[in-house]
Amino acid sequence: MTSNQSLYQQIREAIEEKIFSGAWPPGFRIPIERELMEQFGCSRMTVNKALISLVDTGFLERRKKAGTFVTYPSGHYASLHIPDIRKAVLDAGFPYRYLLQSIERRAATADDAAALRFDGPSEILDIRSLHYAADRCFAAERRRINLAVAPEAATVDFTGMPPSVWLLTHVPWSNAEHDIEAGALGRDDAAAMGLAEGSPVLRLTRRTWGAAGTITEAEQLFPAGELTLHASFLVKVSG
Amino acid sequence: MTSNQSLYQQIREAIEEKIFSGAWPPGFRIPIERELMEQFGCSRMTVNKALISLVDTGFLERRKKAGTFVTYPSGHYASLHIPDIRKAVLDAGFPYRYLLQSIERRAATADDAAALRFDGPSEILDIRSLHYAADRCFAAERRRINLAVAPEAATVDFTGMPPSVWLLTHVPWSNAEHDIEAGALGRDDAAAMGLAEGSPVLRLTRRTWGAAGTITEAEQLFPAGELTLHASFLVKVSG
DNA sequence: AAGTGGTCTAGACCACGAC
DNA sequence: TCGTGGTCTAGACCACTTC
Repeated sequence: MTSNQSLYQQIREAIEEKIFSGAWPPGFRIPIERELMEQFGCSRMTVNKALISLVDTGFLERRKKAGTFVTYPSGHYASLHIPDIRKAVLDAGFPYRYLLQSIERRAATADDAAALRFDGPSEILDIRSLHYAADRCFAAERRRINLAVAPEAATVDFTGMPPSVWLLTHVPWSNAEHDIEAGALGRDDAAAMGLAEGSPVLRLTRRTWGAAGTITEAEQLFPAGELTLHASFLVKVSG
Repeated sequence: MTSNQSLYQQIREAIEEKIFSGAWPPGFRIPIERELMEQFGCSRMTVNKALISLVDTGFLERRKKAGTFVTYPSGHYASLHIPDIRKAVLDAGFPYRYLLQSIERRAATADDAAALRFDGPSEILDIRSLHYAADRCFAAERRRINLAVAPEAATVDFTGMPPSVWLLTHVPWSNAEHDIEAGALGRDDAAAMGLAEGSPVLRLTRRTWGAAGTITEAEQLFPAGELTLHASFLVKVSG
């Protein structure tokens, strides 16, 4: 029945079954690689591939000399999907519209440096924009771009293209951090978005890093009900 | 430079450097395994291990016959830390207190079944509780437990122990889903938490699954400012 | 000291899918 | 068709860590 699966995936699932059924409870020490290799009639590397994949998804923990153990479930980490705003609007079945509010080029203030986690003098671009789903404001965005790392950004026309789109396709990056919290709309943001002051919003702050340092920091405000972030525990299985 | 890193990690980083520096831009077809194997003077499996690891984190995409390509970033996934409430309170430097508000055992209503994504008649446990940081309400929690899957829960005394703690240690589970959104406090919740109706909150809904079906669904409400979720370790997704 | 995982080799055959 | 990745073998030596 599992004939079209690779051998190491079959091994992986056999072990998963033991774990999920409770036969191998948290803390249980599972058989050593050389035993599993006999049990499944395959080479050690194949067993190893299955075990490594279970370590990657957090179900097993390995310690030299001690053995391989079923982890105590904590649910501490989950794979969070961070949607592209335009895509999220279109997926919800609304036409997407983007509006540039303001753009300013300036020497970085202390606030800017703190937001970008970037020391030393530098120029930044400060961009404020709104994203609409039909005629409803879906998100307000304030973005700082570090011109020391992405100088070409200064030459781009952001009236028709959201900065995120340009950045994704023109600046190589390697890592990002996100903070997610609830908040209340301040007066200026409320006015810009056409909502009541104090309205609840989801605030998503993202910092994106490249080899040369922080590239950009973006704060996005989503009115309550517009966006639901979704995270699932199971990450992609390798292979 | 002879580093203390494994060979495949060195290969991985060498390729990452090409990608992050922009030398190998999105869409670029990287050398085939047999070429890289000569280039790095190692066996094909070692190159393969490095490439697979880059595929897992979303930086590369592989197509048979066509080759291995640098992905175009679109949305992305991040590793989200989901804190244990008690730990979050203690980490913030406050004493933690848990208060059971109500507990009810009943036949599952249509609402319950929908929340648990569980068909068929079943009994559930409906538990409402509050979590305090010192004398401030840190979170309100409403939890449903599927007694068809976790019947032992009916016999547990939850006055002194939050249900999450008991569940984590007594019921094997394999998967969890989280929804994160902003909302406004309803009247009942506001009264229970000692806050104004309409106050902004972060709503975290979690469904936990085991082999036999959904075990529990929990909705946690955090007043704005109490909790910031943090996600990092980027995984790109091509699209 | 010895058990266990971590890594690596130098091949091999197969399957998919772009051409 | 045949280039490319996907997987697997049957060994090997090393490093770490607990015993």
